[in-house]
Amino acid sequence: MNETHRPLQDLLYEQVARIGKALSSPKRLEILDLLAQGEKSVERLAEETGIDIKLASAHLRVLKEGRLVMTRRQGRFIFYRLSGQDVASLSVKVRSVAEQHLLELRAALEQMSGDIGALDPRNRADLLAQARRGEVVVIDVRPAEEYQTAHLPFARSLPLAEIESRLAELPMDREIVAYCRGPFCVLSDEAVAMLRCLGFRARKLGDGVSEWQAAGLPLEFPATTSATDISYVSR
Amino acid sequence: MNETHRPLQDLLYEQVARIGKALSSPKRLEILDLLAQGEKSVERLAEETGIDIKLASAHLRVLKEGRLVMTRRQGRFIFYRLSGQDVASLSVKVRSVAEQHLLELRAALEQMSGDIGALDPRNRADLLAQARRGEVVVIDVRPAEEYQTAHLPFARSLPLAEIESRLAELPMDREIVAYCRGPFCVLSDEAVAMLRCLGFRARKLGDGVSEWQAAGLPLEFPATTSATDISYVSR
DNA sequence: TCTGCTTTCTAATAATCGTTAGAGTGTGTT
DNA sequence: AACACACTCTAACGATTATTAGAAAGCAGA
Repeated sequence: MNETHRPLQDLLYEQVARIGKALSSPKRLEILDLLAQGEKSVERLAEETGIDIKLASAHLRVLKEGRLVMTRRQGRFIFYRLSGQDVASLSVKVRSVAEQHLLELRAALEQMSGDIGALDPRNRADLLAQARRGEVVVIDVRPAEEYQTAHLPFARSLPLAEIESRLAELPMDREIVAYCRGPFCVLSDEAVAMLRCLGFRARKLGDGVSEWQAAGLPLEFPATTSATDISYVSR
Repeated sequence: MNETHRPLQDLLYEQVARIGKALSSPKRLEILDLLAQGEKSVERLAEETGIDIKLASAHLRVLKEGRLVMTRRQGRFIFYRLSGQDVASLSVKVRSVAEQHLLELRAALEQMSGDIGALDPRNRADLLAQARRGEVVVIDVRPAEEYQTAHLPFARSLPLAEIESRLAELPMDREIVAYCRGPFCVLSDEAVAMLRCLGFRARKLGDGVSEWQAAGLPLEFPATTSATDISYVSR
Protein backbone atom coordinates (compact mmCIF):
# COMPACT_ATOMS: atom_id res chain seq x y z
CA MET A 1 0.00 0.00 0.00
CA ASN A 2 2.79 2.44 0.74
CA GLU A 3 4.48 3.81 -2.26
CA THR A 4 7.51 5.15 -3.97
CA HIS A 5 5.96 8.63 -3.83
CA ARG A 6 7.52 9.57 -0.51
CA PRO A 7 10.48 11.54 -1.88
CA LEU A 8 8.29 13.64 -4.16
CA GLN A 9 5.66 14.23 -1.53
CA ASP A 10 8.33 15.13 1.00
CA LEU A 11 9.68 17.64 -1.46
CA LEU A 12 6.27 19.27 -1.83
CA TYR A 13 5.68 19.62 1.89
CA GLU A 14 9.22 20.88 2.34
CA GLN A 15 8.42 23.77 0.06
CA VAL A 16 5.27 24.66 1.95
CA ALA A 17 7.18 24.44 5.20
CA ARG A 18 9.32 27.33 3.96
CA ILE A 19 6.25 29.49 4.41
CA GLY A 20 5.61 28.09 7.85
CA LYS A 21 9.21 28.71 8.83
CA ALA A 22 8.86 32.32 7.82
CA LEU A 23 5.80 32.60 10.06
CA SER A 24 7.39 30.91 13.05
CA SER A 25 9.14 33.91 14.57
CA PRO A 26 7.37 36.71 16.50
CA LYS A 27 9.54 39.40 14.96
CA ARG A 28 8.93 38.18 11.45
CA LEU A 29 5.18 38.24 12.03
CA GLU A 30 5.49 41.78 13.29
CA ILE A 31 7.51 42.75 10.22
CA LEU A 32 4.82 41.28 7.98
CA ASP A 33 2.20 43.36 9.76
CA LEU A 34 4.27 46.47 9.21
CA LEU A 35 4.84 45.68 5.55
CA ALA A 36 1.10 45.23 5.12
CA GLN A 37 0.89 49.00 5.69
CA GLY A 38 3.19 49.69 2.74
CA GLU A 39 6.80 49.26 1.76
CA LYS A 40 9.47 50.16 4.28
CA SER A 41 13.26 50.32 4.53
CA VAL A 42 15.24 47.94 6.70
CA GLU A 43 16.15 50.78 9.01
CA ARG A 44 12.52 51.72 9.47
CA LEU A 45 11.48 48.14 10.15
CA ALA A 46 14.25 47.71 12.69
CA GLU A 47 13.21 50.89 14.45
CA GLU A 48 9.52 50.04 14.52
CA THR A 49 10.11 46.52 15.81
CA GLY A 50 12.78 47.59 18.27
CA ILE A 51 15.52 45.30 17.03
CA ASP A 52 19.00 45.76 15.62
CA ILE A 53 19.29 46.52 11.91
CA LYS A 54 21.46 43.47 11.34
CA LEU A 55 18.93 41.25 13.00
CA ALA A 56 16.13 42.82 11.00
CA SER A 57 18.12 42.15 7.85
CA ALA A 58 18.53 38.51 8.86
CA HIS A 59 14.80 38.11 9.49
CA LEU A 60 14.05 39.76 6.17
CA ARG A 61 16.31 37.27 4.48
CA VAL A 62 14.23 34.42 5.88
CA LEU A 63 11.05 36.11 4.71
CA LYS A 64 12.61 36.55 1.30
CA GLU A 65 13.65 32.91 1.15
CA GLY A 66 10.01 32.03 1.74
CA ARG A 67 9.17 34.47 -1.08
CA LEU A 68 6.82 36.36 1.20
CA VAL A 69 8.55 39.69 0.57
CA MET A 70 10.26 41.42 -2.32
CA THR A 71 12.77 44.26 -2.46
CA ARG A 72 13.32 47.40 -4.43
CA ARG A 73 16.41 49.55 -4.30
CA GLN A 74 16.14 53.31 -4.23
CA GLY A 75 19.42 55.11 -3.74
CA ARG A 76 21.09 53.90 -0.60
CA PHE A 77 17.90 52.41 0.77
CA ILE A 78 16.35 49.04 0.10
CA PHE A 79 12.61 48.93 0.43
CA TYR A 80 10.84 45.72 1.34
CA ARG A 81 7.26 44.99 0.45
CA LEU A 82 4.92 42.01 0.64
CA SER A 83 5.04 39.92 -2.50
CA GLY A 84 1.27 39.91 -2.81
CA GLN A 85 -2.07 40.60 -1.27
CA ASP A 86 -2.38 36.94 -0.39
CA VAL A 87 0.52 37.29 2.03
CA ALA A 88 -1.38 39.93 3.99
CA SER A 89 -4.48 37.77 4.09
CA LEU A 90 -2.41 34.78 5.17
CA SER A 91 -1.06 36.78 8.07
CA VAL A 92 -4.61 37.78 9.02
CA LYS A 93 -5.68 34.16 8.82
CA VAL A 94 -2.86 32.95 11.04
CA ARG A 95 -3.70 35.57 13.63
CA SER A 96 -7.37 34.72 13.55
CA VAL A 97 -6.66 31.03 14.09
CA ALA A 98 -4.40 32.00 16.97
CA GLU A 99 -7.12 34.15 18.51
CA GLN A 100 -9.63 31.37 18.08
CA HIS A 101 -7.66 28.63 19.79
CA LEU A 102 -5.04 30.22 22.05
CA LEU A 103 -6.70 31.29 25.25
CA GLU A 104 -3.50 33.00 26.37
CA LEU A 105 -3.70 35.29 23.39
CA ARG A 106 -7.34 36.14 23.94
CA ALA A 107 -6.63 37.03 27.53
CA ALA A 108 -3.72 39.27 26.60
CA LEU A 109 -5.78 40.99 23.91
CA GLU A 110 -8.65 41.69 26.26
CA GLN A 111 -6.31 43.04 28.87
CA MET A 112 -4.80 45.30 26.26
CA SER A 113 -7.88 46.93 24.87
CA GLY A 114 -10.86 45.62 26.77
CA ASP A 115 -11.37 48.86 28.64
CA ILE A 116 -10.92 51.01 25.59
CA GLY A 117 -14.28 50.10 24.11
CA ALA A 118 -13.22 47.99 21.19
CA LEU A 119 -15.84 47.57 18.52
CA ASP A 120 -17.24 44.16 17.92
CA PRO A 121 -15.66 43.11 14.64
CA ARG A 122 -18.95 41.53 13.61
CA ASN A 123 -20.54 44.85 12.78
CA ARG A 124 -17.93 46.19 10.44
CA ALA A 125 -20.62 46.74 7.85
CA ASP A 126 -22.62 48.79 10.36
CA LEU A 127 -19.61 50.94 11.04
CA LEU A 128 -19.12 51.51 7.34
CA ALA A 129 -22.74 52.61 6.98
CA GLN A 130 -22.53 54.90 9.99
CA ALA A 131 -19.36 56.46 8.67
CA ARG A 132 -20.95 56.97 5.27
CA ARG A 133 -23.86 58.80 6.90
CA GLY A 134 -21.45 60.85 8.98
CA GLU A 135 -22.78 59.54 12.27
CA VAL A 136 -19.28 58.62 13.39
CA VAL A 137 -15.89 59.99 12.46
CA VAL A 138 -13.30 57.37 11.58
CA ILE A 139 -9.69 58.44 12.05
CA ASP A 140 -6.59 56.65 10.82
CA VAL A 141 -3.88 57.27 13.42
CA ARG A 142 -1.03 55.64 11.51
CA PRO A 143 1.76 57.71 9.99
CA ALA A 144 0.51 59.69 6.99
CA GLU A 145 2.40 57.68 4.38
CA GLU A 146 0.67 54.49 5.48
CA TYR A 147 -2.70 56.18 5.11
CA GLN A 148 -1.54 57.24 1.67
CA THR A 149 -0.91 53.64 0.62
CA ALA A 150 -4.38 52.41 1.56
CA HIS A 151 -6.99 53.27 4.12
CA LEU A 152 -10.55 52.53 5.20
CA PRO A 153 -13.33 54.31 3.33
CA PHE A 154 -14.47 57.55 4.95
CA ALA A 155 -11.42 57.57 7.21
CA ARG A 156 -9.45 60.76 7.77
CA SER A 157 -5.72 60.69 8.34
CA LEU A 158 -4.84 61.93 11.80
CA PRO A 159 -1.49 60.49 12.87
CA LEU A 160 -1.13 59.93 16.58
CA ALA A 161 1.68 62.46 16.84
CA GLU A 162 -0.48 65.20 15.35
CA ILE A 163 -3.68 64.65 17.29
CA GLU A 164 -2.92 67.13 20.05
CA SER A 165 -2.27 69.93 17.59
CA ARG A 166 -5.29 69.15 15.41
CA LEU A 167 -8.01 68.71 17.99
CA ALA A 168 -10.11 71.37 16.27
CA GLU A 169 -10.78 68.96 13.43
CA LEU A 170 -12.58 66.56 15.72
CA PRO A 171 -16.24 66.76 16.72
CA MET A 172 -17.44 66.72 20.33
CA ASP A 173 -20.99 65.69 19.43
CA ARG A 174 -20.23 62.51 17.56
CA GLU A 175 -18.35 59.33 18.34
CA ILE A 176 -14.80 59.03 17.05
CA VAL A 177 -13.54 55.63 15.92
CA ALA A 178 -9.77 55.19 15.75
CA TYR A 179 -7.94 52.41 13.97
CA CYS A 180 -4.30 51.69 13.20
CA ARG A 181 -2.26 48.76 11.86
CA GLY A 182 -4.23 45.92 13.31
CA PRO A 183 -5.31 44.26 16.54
CA PHE A 184 -1.76 44.11 17.92
CA CYS A 185 -0.95 47.73 17.23
CA VAL A 186 -1.21 50.18 20.11
CA LEU A 187 -1.46 53.44 18.21
CA SER A 188 -5.25 53.46 18.31
CA ASP A 189 -5.27 52.55 21.99
CA GLU A 190 -3.15 55.56 22.76
CA ALA A 191 -5.29 57.77 20.58
CA VAL A 192 -8.49 56.65 22.25
CA ALA A 193 -7.01 57.07 25.72
CA MET A 194 -5.82 60.58 24.87
CA LEU A 195 -9.10 61.63 23.28
CA ARG A 196 -11.16 60.34 26.19
CA CYS A 197 -8.94 62.26 28.55
CA LEU A 198 -9.78 65.37 26.60
CA GLY A 199 -13.52 64.77 26.78
CA PHE A 200 -14.18 63.21 23.40
CA ARG A 201 -16.27 60.11 22.84
CA ALA A 202 -13.82 57.69 21.27
CA ARG A 203 -13.63 53.97 20.61
CA LYS A 204 -11.10 51.65 19.08
CA LEU A 205 -11.51 49.54 15.98
CA GLY A 206 -9.19 46.56 16.15
CA ASP A 207 -8.95 46.18 12.39
CA GLY A 208 -6.14 47.31 10.17
CA VAL A 209 -6.45 47.54 6.41
CA SER A 210 -5.58 43.84 6.02
CA GLU A 211 -8.31 42.69 8.38
CA TRP A 212 -10.79 45.04 6.76
CA GLN A 213 -9.91 43.77 3.31
CA ALA A 214 -9.92 40.13 4.42
CA ALA A 215 -13.48 40.67 5.65
CA GLY A 216 -14.42 41.49 2.09
CA LEU A 217 -14.89 45.20 2.65
CA PRO A 218 -13.59 47.89 0.30
CA LEU A 219 -10.53 50.05 0.79
CA GLU A 220 -9.58 53.40 -0.65
CA PHE A 221 -6.33 53.94 -2.50
CA PRO A 222 -5.42 57.61 -2.86
CA ALA A 223 -4.15 58.57 -6.29
CA THR A 224 -0.44 57.92 -6.48
CA THR A 225 1.38 61.22 -6.24
CA SER A 226 4.83 60.31 -7.48
CA ALA A 227 6.34 57.94 -9.98
CA THR A 228 8.21 56.05 -7.29
CA ASP A 229 5.03 55.05 -5.51
CA ILE A 230 4.36 51.38 -5.52
CA SER A 231 0.69 50.59 -5.31
CA TYR A 232 1.05 46.86 -5.10
CA VAL A 233 -1.80 46.62 -2.62
CA SER A 234 -4.19 48.31 -4.89
CA ARG A 235 -5.51 45.55 -7.05
CA MET B 1 7.94 57.92 19.99
CA ASN B 2 8.79 54.37 20.98
CA GLU B 3 6.87 53.03 23.86
CA THR B 4 6.63 50.85 26.86
CA HIS B 5 4.34 48.53 24.89
CA ARG B 6 7.11 46.30 23.59
CA PRO B 7 6.80 43.55 26.20
CA LEU B 8 3.04 43.21 25.70
CA GLN B 9 3.29 43.34 21.93
CA ASP B 10 6.10 40.80 21.98
CA LEU B 11 3.90 38.53 24.03
CA LEU B 12 1.11 38.75 21.48
CA TYR B 13 3.31 37.94 18.53
CA GLU B 14 4.92 35.13 20.49
CA GLN B 15 1.55 33.49 20.80
CA VAL B 16 0.84 33.76 17.09
CA ALA B 17 4.29 32.37 16.37
CA ARG B 18 3.20 29.16 18.10
CA ILE B 19 0.92 28.59 15.13
CA GLY B 20 3.71 29.38 12.70
CA LYS B 21 6.01 26.98 14.51
CA ALA B 22 3.44 24.25 14.15
CA LEU B 23 3.33 24.91 10.42
CA SER B 24 7.09 25.01 9.93
CA SER B 25 7.74 21.30 9.55
CA PRO B 26 6.92 19.26 6.43
CA LYS B 27 5.74 16.28 8.42
CA ARG B 28 3.44 18.38 10.56
CA LEU B 29 1.86 19.89 7.49
CA GLU B 30 1.32 16.42 6.11
CA ILE B 31 -0.26 15.34 9.38
CA LEU B 32 -2.63 18.31 9.25
CA ASP B 33 -3.68 17.31 5.75
CA LEU B 34 -4.40 13.79 6.94
CA LEU B 35 -6.37 15.01 9.94
CA ALA B 36 -8.43 17.18 7.63
CA GLN B 37 -9.85 13.89 6.31
CA GLY B 38 -11.06 12.90 9.76
CA GLU B 39 -9.68 11.86 13.11
CA LYS B 40 -6.87 9.32 13.15
CA SER B 41 -4.79 7.42 15.68
CA VAL B 42 -1.10 8.10 16.18
CA GLU B 43 -0.25 4.74 14.72
CA ARG B 44 -2.27 5.48 11.60
CA LEU B 45 -0.69 8.89 11.14
CA ALA B 46 2.80 7.45 11.57
CA GLU B 47 2.06 4.79 8.98
CA GLU B 48 0.57 7.20 6.45
CA THR B 49 3.41 9.69 6.77
CA GLY B 50 6.09 7.03 6.83
CA ILE B 51 7.67 8.02 10.12
CA ASP B 52 8.28 6.36 13.47
CA ILE B 53 5.42 6.37 15.96
CA LYS B 54 7.53 8.13 18.53
CA LEU B 55 8.42 10.84 16.07
CA ALA B 56 4.79 11.19 15.06
CA SER B 57 3.90 11.56 18.71
CA ALA B 58 6.50 14.30 19.09
CA HIS B 59 5.16 16.19 16.08
CA LEU B 60 1.64 15.83 17.38
CA ARG B 61 2.76 17.33 20.66
CA VAL B 62 3.96 20.43 18.84
CA LEU B 63 0.66 20.67 16.98
CA LYS B 64 -1.16 20.29 20.27
CA GLU B 65 0.93 23.01 21.87
CA GLY B 66 -0.16 25.29 19.05
CA ARG B 67 -3.74 24.15 19.79
CA LEU B 68 -4.21 23.11 16.19
CA VAL B 69 -5.25 19.59 17.16
CA MET B 70 -7.22 17.94 19.95
CA THR B 71 -7.29 14.40 21.26
CA ARG B 72 -9.83 11.86 22.28
CA ARG B 73 -9.09 8.57 23.98
CA GLN B 74 -10.90 5.42 22.95
CA GLY B 75 -9.65 2.28 24.59
CA ARG B 76 -5.94 1.92 24.01
CA PHE B 77 -6.00 4.35 21.10
CA ILE B 78 -5.74 8.10 21.12
CA PHE B 79 -7.43 9.80 18.23
CA TYR B 80 -6.24 13.17 17.04
CA ARG B 81 -8.45 15.62 15.19
CA LEU B 82 -8.17 19.20 14.02
CA SER B 83 -9.41 21.63 16.63
CA GLY B 84 -11.61 23.41 14.12
CA GLN B 85 -12.59 23.99 10.55
CA ASP B 86 -10.44 27.11 10.52
CA VAL B 87 -7.34 24.96 10.93
CA ALA B 88 -8.14 23.11 7.71
CA SER B 89 -8.72 26.36 5.87
CA LEU B 90 -5.48 27.78 7.28
CA SER B 91 -3.60 24.82 5.91
CA VAL B 92 -5.24 25.36 2.52
CA LYS B 93 -4.31 29.02 2.65
CA VAL B 94 -0.67 28.31 3.46
CA ARG B 95 -0.45 25.88 0.60
CA SER B 96 -2.05 28.30 -1.82
CA VAL B 97 0.39 31.05 -0.88
CA ALA B 98 3.22 28.58 -1.36
CA GLU B 99 1.90 27.62 -4.79
CA GLN B 100 1.54 31.26 -5.70
CA HIS B 101 5.05 32.37 -4.84
CA LEU B 102 7.33 29.34 -4.79
CA LEU B 103 8.26 28.47 -8.34
CA GLU B 104 9.97 25.29 -7.17
CA LEU B 105 6.68 24.04 -5.81
CA ARG B 106 4.77 24.84 -8.97
CA ALA B 107 7.32 22.98 -11.03
CA ALA B 108 7.16 19.92 -8.81
CA LEU B 109 3.37 19.94 -8.87
CA GLU B 110 3.23 20.13 -12.63
CA GLN B 111 5.72 17.34 -12.97
CA MET B 112 3.62 15.25 -10.62
CA SER B 113 0.26 15.49 -12.28
CA GLY B 114 0.62 17.57 -15.40
CA ASP B 115 0.19 14.60 -17.70
CA ILE B 116 -2.74 13.19 -15.81
CA GLY B 117 -5.18 15.79 -17.04
CA ALA B 118 -5.73 17.78 -13.89
CA LEU B 119 -8.84 19.89 -13.91
CA ASP B 120 -8.47 23.61 -13.81
CA PRO B 121 -9.53 24.52 -10.28
CA ARG B 122 -11.28 27.58 -11.64
CA ASN B 123 -14.21 25.59 -12.92
CA ARG B 124 -15.12 23.77 -9.78
CA ALA B 125 -18.65 25.07 -10.13
CA ASP B 126 -18.84 23.64 -13.66
CA LEU B 127 -17.72 20.28 -12.38
CA LEU B 128 -20.38 20.37 -9.71
CA ALA B 129 -23.05 21.12 -12.29
CA GLN B 130 -21.83 18.39 -14.62
CA ALA B 131 -21.79 15.89 -11.78
CA ARG B 132 -25.31 16.90 -10.79
CA ARG B 133 -26.52 16.26 -14.32
CA GLY B 134 -24.68 12.93 -14.42
CA GLU B 135 -22.43 13.97 -17.28
CA VAL B 136 -19.35 12.96 -15.33
CA VAL B 137 -18.85 10.45 -12.54
CA VAL B 138 -16.91 11.74 -9.55
CA ILE B 139 -15.15 9.10 -7.49
CA ASP B 140 -13.58 9.50 -4.07
CA VAL B 141 -10.57 7.20 -3.99
CA ARG B 142 -9.70 7.74 -0.33
CA PRO B 143 -10.26 5.02 2.25
CA ALA B 144 -13.96 4.52 2.92
CA GLU B 145 -13.94 5.98 6.43
CA GLU B 146 -12.60 9.27 5.12
CA TYR B 147 -15.42 9.41 2.59
CA GLN B 148 -17.75 8.72 5.48
CA THR B 149 -16.54 11.78 7.38
CA ALA B 150 -17.14 14.21 4.53
CA HIS B 151 -17.08 14.07 0.77
CA LEU B 152 -17.84 16.08 -2.33
CA PRO B 153 -21.46 16.19 -3.46
CA PHE B 154 -22.38 13.56 -6.03
CA ALA B 155 -19.16 11.67 -5.36
CA ARG B 156 -19.15 7.89 -4.98
CA SER B 157 -16.75 6.17 -2.65
CA LEU B 158 -14.36 3.95 -4.57
CA PRO B 159 -11.16 3.46 -2.57
CA LEU B 160 -8.05 2.99 -4.65
CA ALA B 161 -7.51 -0.53 -3.33
CA GLU B 162 -10.99 -1.62 -4.47
CA ILE B 163 -11.02 -0.12 -7.94
CA GLU B 164 -9.77 -3.20 -9.73
CA SER B 165 -12.46 -5.39 -8.23
CA ARG B 166 -15.28 -2.89 -8.79
CA LEU B 167 -14.68 -1.83 -12.37
CA ALA B 168 -18.22 -2.85 -13.29
CA GLU B 169 -19.52 0.17 -11.38
CA LEU B 170 -17.74 2.57 -13.71
CA PRO B 171 -19.05 3.82 -17.03
CA MET B 172 -17.09 3.63 -20.27
CA ASP B 173 -19.14 6.30 -22.02
CA ARG B 174 -18.62 9.13 -19.57
CA GLU B 175 -15.65 10.87 -18.08
CA ILE B 176 -14.54 9.82 -14.61
CA VAL B 177 -13.13 12.43 -12.24
CA ALA B 178 -11.07 11.16 -9.33
CA TYR B 179 -10.11 13.12 -6.24
CA CYS B 180 -8.42 12.29 -2.98
CA ARG B 181 -6.98 14.19 -0.02
CA GLY B 182 -5.69 17.23 -1.79
CA PRO B 183 -3.17 18.46 -4.34
CA PHE B 184 -0.24 16.69 -2.66
CA CYS B 185 -1.96 13.34 -2.40
CA VAL B 186 -1.14 10.72 -5.01
CA LEU B 187 -4.13 8.41 -4.62
CA SER B 188 -6.06 10.07 -7.41
CA ASP B 189 -3.02 10.08 -9.68
CA GLU B 190 -2.71 6.35 -9.28
CA ALA B 191 -6.42 5.85 -9.83
CA VAL B 192 -6.40 7.92 -13.02
CA ALA B 193 -3.33 6.11 -14.35
CA MET B 194 -4.90 2.74 -13.66
CA LEU B 195 -8.26 3.64 -15.19
CA ARG B 196 -6.68 5.06 -18.32
CA CYS B 197 -4.67 1.88 -18.70
CA LEU B 198 -7.94 0.00 -18.64
CA GLY B 199 -9.50 2.15 -21.33
CA PHE B 200 -11.57 4.52 -19.23
CA ARG B 201 -11.67 8.26 -19.73
CA ALA B 202 -10.39 9.60 -16.42
CA ARG B 203 -9.07 12.89 -15.05
CA LYS B 204 -7.78 14.09 -11.74
CA LEU B 205 -9.27 16.78 -9.55
CA GLY B 206 -6.55 18.29 -7.36
CA ASP B 207 -8.95 19.31 -4.62
CA GLY B 208 -9.57 17.56 -1.37
CA VAL B 209 -12.53 18.30 0.85
CA SER B 210 -10.67 21.19 2.52
CA GLU B 211 -9.90 22.93 -0.77
CA TRP B 212 -13.44 22.36 -1.96
CA GLN B 213 -14.88 23.80 1.21
CA ALA B 214 -12.43 26.71 1.24
CA ALA B 215 -13.68 27.58 -2.25
CA GLY B 216 -17.10 28.07 -0.73
CA LEU B 217 -18.64 24.95 -2.22
CA PRO B 218 -20.87 22.54 -0.30
CA LEU B 219 -19.88 19.17 1.12
CA GLU B 220 -21.93 16.15 2.05
CA PHE B 221 -21.78 14.62 5.49
CA PRO B 222 -23.22 11.13 5.64
CA ALA B 223 -25.44 10.45 8.64
CA THR B 224 -23.29 9.44 11.58
CA THR B 225 -23.67 5.73 12.12
CA SER B 226 -22.36 5.29 15.63
CA ALA B 227 -22.33 7.26 18.84
CA THR B 228 -18.55 7.45 18.87
CA ASP B 229 -18.45 9.32 15.60
CA ILE B 230 -17.14 12.80 15.86
CA SER B 231 -18.61 15.04 13.21
CA TYR B 232 -16.56 18.09 14.00
CA VAL B 233 -16.21 18.93 10.35
CA SER B 234 -19.89 18.94 9.78
CA ARG B 235 -20.95 22.41 10.69
C1' DT C 1 38.69 59.14 -5.66
C1' DC C 2 37.42 59.50 -1.05
C1' DT C 3 33.89 59.48 2.52
C1' DG C 4 29.61 58.42 4.70
C1' DC C 5 25.53 55.78 4.75
C1' DT C 6 22.58 51.61 4.29
C1' DT C 7 22.47 47.05 3.96
C1' DT C 8 24.29 42.42 3.38
C1' DC C 9 27.60 38.78 4.18
C1' DT C 10 30.56 35.94 7.20
C1' DA C 11 31.81 33.96 11.37
C1' DA C 12 30.96 32.59 16.03
C1' DT C 13 28.29 31.32 20.02
C1' DA C 14 24.14 30.12 22.57
C1' DA C 15 19.65 28.36 22.14
C1' DT C 16 16.30 25.55 19.97
C1' DC C 17 14.64 21.69 17.19
C1' DG C 18 14.49 17.00 14.98
C1' DT C 19 15.27 12.53 15.78
C1' DT C 20 16.10 8.27 18.17
C1' DA C 21 16.11 5.07 22.16
C1' DG C 22 14.51 3.58 26.68
C1' DA C 23 11.52 3.97 30.54
C1' DG C 24 6.94 4.91 32.05
C1' DT C 25 1.62 5.50 31.86
C1' DG C 26 -2.93 4.25 31.02
C1' DT C 27 -5.97 0.79 28.99
C1' DG C 28 -7.96 -3.64 27.75
C1' DT C 29 -7.31 -8.79 27.83
C1' DT C 30 -6.38 -13.18 29.86
C1' DA D 1 -2.68 -10.15 38.90
C1' DA D 2 0.00 -10.44 34.88
C1' DC D 3 0.43 -9.24 30.30
C1' DA D 4 0.16 -6.88 25.78
C1' DC D 5 -0.66 -2.75 23.57
C1' DA D 6 -0.74 2.33 22.19
C1' DC D 7 1.10 6.09 23.37
C1' DT D 8 3.79 9.65 26.03
C1' DC D 9 7.71 11.33 28.59
C1' DT D 10 12.67 11.89 29.38
C1' DA D 11 17.23 12.06 27.96
C1' DA D 12 20.57 12.55 24.58
C1' DC D 13 22.71 13.42 20.15
C1' DG D 14 23.56 16.11 16.02
C1' DA D 15 21.57 19.61 13.06
C1' DT D 16 19.31 24.28 12.63
C1' DT D 17 18.32 28.70 14.08
C1' DA D 18 18.67 33.26 16.61
C1' DT D 19 21.54 36.68 17.75
C1' DT D 20 25.61 39.48 17.83
C1' DA D 21 29.92 41.60 16.04
C1' DG D 22 33.04 42.66 12.28
C1' DA D 23 34.08 42.92 7.43
C1' DA D 24 32.49 43.98 2.97
C1' DA D 25 29.42 45.55 -0.85
C1' DG D 26 26.66 49.10 -3.20
C1' DC D 27 25.36 53.73 -3.68
C1' DA D 28 25.33 59.02 -3.23
C1' DG D 29 27.70 63.17 -2.67
C1' DA D 30 31.98 65.94 -2.24
